[in-house]
Order: sequence, then structure tokens, then C-alpha cells
Amino acid sequence: MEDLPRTVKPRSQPTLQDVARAAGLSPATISLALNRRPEECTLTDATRRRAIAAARKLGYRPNFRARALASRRNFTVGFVFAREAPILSGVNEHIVVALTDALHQHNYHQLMVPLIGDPARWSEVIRPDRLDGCIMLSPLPEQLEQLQAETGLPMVAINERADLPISVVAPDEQMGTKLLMDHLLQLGHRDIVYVHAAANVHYSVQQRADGYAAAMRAAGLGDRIRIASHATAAEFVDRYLQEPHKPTAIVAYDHILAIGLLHDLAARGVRVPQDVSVATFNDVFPVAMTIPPLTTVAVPAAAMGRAAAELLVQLINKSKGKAPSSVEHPHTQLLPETLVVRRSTAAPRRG
Amino acid sequence: MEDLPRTVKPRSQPTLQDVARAAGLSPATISLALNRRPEECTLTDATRRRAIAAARKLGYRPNFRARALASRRNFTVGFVFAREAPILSGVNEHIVVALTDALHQHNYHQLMVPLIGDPARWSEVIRPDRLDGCIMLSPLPEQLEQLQAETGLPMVAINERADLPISVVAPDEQMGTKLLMDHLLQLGHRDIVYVHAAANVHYSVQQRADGYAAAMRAAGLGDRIRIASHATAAEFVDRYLQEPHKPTAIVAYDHILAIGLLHDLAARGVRVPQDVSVATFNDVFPVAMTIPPLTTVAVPAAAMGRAAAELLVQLINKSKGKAPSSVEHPHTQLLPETLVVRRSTAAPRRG
DNA sequence: GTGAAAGCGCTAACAC
DNA sequence: GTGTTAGCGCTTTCAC
Repeated sequence: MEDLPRTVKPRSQPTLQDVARAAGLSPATISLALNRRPEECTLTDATRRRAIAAARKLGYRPNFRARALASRRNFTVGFVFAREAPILSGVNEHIVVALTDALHQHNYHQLMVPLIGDPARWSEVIRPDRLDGCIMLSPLPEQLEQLQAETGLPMVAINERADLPISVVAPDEQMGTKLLMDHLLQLGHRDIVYVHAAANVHYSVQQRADGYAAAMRAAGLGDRIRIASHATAAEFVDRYLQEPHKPTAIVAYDHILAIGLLHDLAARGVRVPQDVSVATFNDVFPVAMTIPPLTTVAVPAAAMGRAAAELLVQLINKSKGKAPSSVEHPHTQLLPETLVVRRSTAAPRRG
Repeated sequence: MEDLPRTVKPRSQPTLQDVARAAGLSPATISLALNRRPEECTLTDATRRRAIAAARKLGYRPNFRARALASRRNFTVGFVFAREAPILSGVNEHIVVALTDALHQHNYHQLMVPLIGDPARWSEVIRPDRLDGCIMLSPLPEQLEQLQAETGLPMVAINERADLPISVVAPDEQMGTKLLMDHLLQLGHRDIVYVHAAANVHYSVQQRADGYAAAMRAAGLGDRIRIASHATAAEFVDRYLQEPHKPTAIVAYDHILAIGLLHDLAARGVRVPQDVSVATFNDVFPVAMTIPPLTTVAVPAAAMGRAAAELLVQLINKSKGKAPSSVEHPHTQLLPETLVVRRSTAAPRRG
């Protein structure tokens, strides 16, 4: 058992040991110098410098795996989404970008965690020895709440209902709907219908419906509230055409449905906005270049991404050292929506 | 230094040690029983069973961090993408889903690695102690090639030019373009123009242009080749309107440009396909419900995602144990595109 | 202020 | 066939 009988290491990365030797200090000291901020460690300024200089000279980079094991941290959060969720397009794309930026600032990275296969197996990734926390994109299967309870992992859901036992960052749908309805009412519309795809069960379908109904009632139009649910845009348009007393404006649940409506209305010779106005939600490609460009409520995607990241980092820091069971009270953060008026809405025709 | 003087562990996950004790075996044996497949280890069937039973009984899950450190693997690959404007936005979404599924089958997860900030800092994540390999979405900054050379990390690029020193999975643009051009030529078009956004420098802009030109020449229309490049769709349409001898068909580089063209043509009273046919690439939302729905070449997104995953896993397995410098010869895989005919293309008007 | 020593929980040679 | 031993490379008490 001599001290260093092994052959020279095959040109791998320098380790803390190497730096320590080069600096004439101990690994522990180098570790402190590199990781602790000056004010929170007791090292001489001179030693700190010496350690840092040696590290830089050798091009030292701490080994990720070793650091994780020793410090019991992962420097990684889960980015959890339903498999079908378009994470690189639509609103989510903008959320992801902002989220990522913000997490990076805190030195966290994101592991992609699509919810596929057997829910029982999700816990193979969503666990404290793999992740420090989770950001979750709506829609969110119920099993996740349970996982949160079991693992005690800090979690923040994006775009979810506020009554979950999990912290949530979401758009203020009530506000957005009000902006949109005010716009239509001001244009002079009185017969306004809200429509959504029947298959869509996201909580915001109902929220927007509620906002619509509230605005109608507030305008004294409670008796004209009409909430339509159809399998396809075409089905809605067919119904629309048969109506004797047609609505003058349509509020579509989202841009996907609205784009379908534009297509099917045009196919049947109904002009937008001359014959009927169409407005919707989600200010994303390609609503600015549809025919005609769509008036939409913009979800504050970037702000939501940023807020979720900050909230999660806070939760992680708070949970340090604490027992996993001591879950924080869930926070909820509603972010303001804004209205973007384009050419799909106009005053209704006289008569 | 007694053997177990410490207080009982505070109810954390059971470790290999715990399982070993419970089974009356050694940790090493448990590890073998759990990780090696029966045929590749020398354990008695009885011991294997005993080990597995004990593990199951205790609800044992290997600690991710410890496993990574000891085995020098990360079970993680990087999913690298340029932060700004995914050039094939819609397509990437489909790629990701297939990619993720395939990687999961090999027990790999993906870390999101957006290329933001200082390129020098990318190496903080793209390194062998953090990732086992990388999948990279086009467009790909040059610095990545260098990183690949330095780190020796297995890497597969998706949607990149085939002449890189990196393995590539890409659509067969030549084939796709030919399908599209054959369709237009068969409809009777002779004056066909190819148009792309001037700001777009992705290699496929040129590839599609080349395919277009080749098809024109093959049809004896070499003298009518017209490749247009404009800042916006509107600019192109303005030019178009002033031309005495207008093309009867437009091949747009991608769906984004094509949707812009539909909008601007409609705004100026040009009817598609009666006055001019429009065809493009990327069969993604919302090309099926534009006005009119677009004839497009579909990029084989799912196949590309799957192929990239398989290729990367192969490269990782091959590189096990080898020196990081012994980079494999890059592979290239071209996947077939297909044509989806919709209503934006029709025979040109007589005269 | 700094260093020594003891792990973190697993894997992989190599004895037995 | 199975157990023993020695790390993986770092962090973190705790002496000095």
C-alpha cells in the first residue's frame, strides 16, 4: 500500500485533490474557497485567492456526480408535462424559454419528464435523489398530487387551477375575459356566444366561460348568455348557419378552435368580421397572420415561466434540511392577461 | 469505532446495505442481482431470487446519485437547442415526443440545454460528468463541433447538413422537393417560383432551392427557374402583383412563410388556388386549416426523433470504456419525406 | 483559519 | 458463486 503506486491517471479532468496539491492546501479548503461566498466562510483572503488561482490554472471543474452525491443535491429540477403537451410550440414554448433562463440564473437545469406509460413508474424519476423539485405544465394528472405528498418534493404547477394542494402560477383568466368582453361590448355587440371544443376539459375552459357569463350579466345581457360546446369547428358553424337569430360575435376558447372557425366560416361564405366577429385566447403563431388576423387575449407566458422558476427556487431553499413531510402552504400567483386587438373583430352590422 | 454506533437513520430510503442485511447477502451480490441480466452474471438462481425478493420487500430503489458516481454514467443525455426561434418550430414538437419515448426505452432521460448566453459557458453542462451524450436540434452553432471534439461526447444532430463531423439524422429534402415538384408539374404548372425568407439561413433553404432547380431542369424548364428571397411575405406579394408574366405556382420554403403568403395574397385579392397555387413544407398545425388548407411536404418528424435516439444510444454504448478522443466516424441517416396534397394547389388557369 | 477524516451509496475488481 | 475491498470525487463536521 504505497502512497501512489498506480499509474498516472489517463489524462482525465483534474480533481479537487490535484488542485489542493498544486496550491499546497487541502481539498477541504479548496472546496470552501470555491463554493462558499467570501463573507460566509472563515478563510484568509490570501488562501482564497491561492485556491482560486490554482483551480483556474488547472482548469478545474467540479465533478458533477461527486458533488451531487456528497452534497445530497441534484442541481436539477423536473420539467413535467403531459406527453401530448406541445412544449416547443404555442404558449408553452414561450413559457419554457423564460423558465429556463430563470432557472439557469440559479444554477438549476431541467430534466424533461413527460408523463407517459404507467403512472406507478413516474416515481422512478420524480424522486428526491434525482430531482430537487418540479415544474409542472398543465394538464396535470391527479397522481402527481399524491407523488408530491409522498416525496415531499417542492413543486410548482403552471397554468393549473388555484385550489390544488400545490403551488400554482397561472394567468388571470377572469381579467383577460373581461378585457375581451369589454372590447366586444364596446363595439356594440349584444349577441355574443362562447364556444369551446367538447373534448377539452382543461379548467380554463370553464373559467373563460364563467368570465364570459359574468361579463354578459354585468352588461345586463344575462338572458343572452350562450355557451356552445362542439366536437369540431365545422359542427358549430353548421349550427350557426341554421339559426334565425345569429350571434354577432364569437368568443372561441383558444386559437386552435378560432383558426378552425375562420376556416369553416370562410368555407361557407360567412365573412369575418363583416358578418360575425371572432375573438379568442393565446397570442401565438399564427394568429397575427390568419385571414383575418385574430383579436386575442395574450397569456403572460414569459412572466409565468419566470414566476414559476423563482417560486420553485424559493421552495427548494426553504425545504433544505427540513423533513420532507413538512410541505409548505401552497402559494398561488395570478398574472395579468392583455388584449391584442386585430381585424377579426368589428362593430356588428346594423339591423 | 464500533460498528454501528450512530443513531438510527432518520427514515430515509433503504440502501443496498439494508437490502443485503435483510437478505443475508452482500451488497455486491444484491447489486449484481438487480442490475445484471440473469444470463450475464454468475449468480445462483436462488440467490438472485432472494436478493430481488428482499429488495422488493423493502421497497428498495437504487440511489441515483450514488449509482452515477460509482458507475461513471449519467443516465442522462442533453437535449440541445438554439433558444431563439426553432426554425422548424412545429416540427420540433413532434420530434421531441418520439425522441423522448425512444430514449426512455433505453433508460435515458433528457436534460434541456438551451444554447443561451456565452458559448464558453455551454461546456458547464455539455460535459462527460453531466451527460452521456447529446441530441441537438438544428440550427447548430459552430462552437458545438468544437465541444464535441474536446469532450468526445457522443452527439447526434437532428435536421442538420450531412457534411458535419457529427452524426446526423435529417429528412431527405431532395426526395421531398421532387415529390412536390412532380405534383405541380403534373397539374400542368410550368412557371413555378421558389421563395424563402431572406433572413433564414438554415441549410435546408438551399437544399430545397436545389431540389426545386433540379426538378425544373429535369422537366426542361431550366430557363424558368426563379428563386426569390424577401424580407416578408408581403414584399414578395407586392413584387408578384407587378409582374407581367406571373408564376402560376409558388413553392414556399416553410409553413410559416406559406401562411404569410396566404394572408397577403388574400389581402390583395389574389385567390389561391384559382389565381396561383401555393405549396410548402412541414405538415404541422395549422396548415390543415388555413384558407385554403395547404399542400405540404411532411417531414418525418417521429421517425427522425426515434432514429436519433437509437443512433445516440448506439454511439454511447460503443464509446464505453474507449478513450474520449476516439470519436466514431459520423453516421448520416436521411429519412423519407412524404407529400400531403390539400386545396392550395390546382391546375393553372388556361391562357 | 486550515486540515484530517469520515462518509454520500453505489459499482467493479479481485479474492476466496 | 459470493463476499471483501477499494474506490468514484466531492462536502462537511470537527480537531488542531
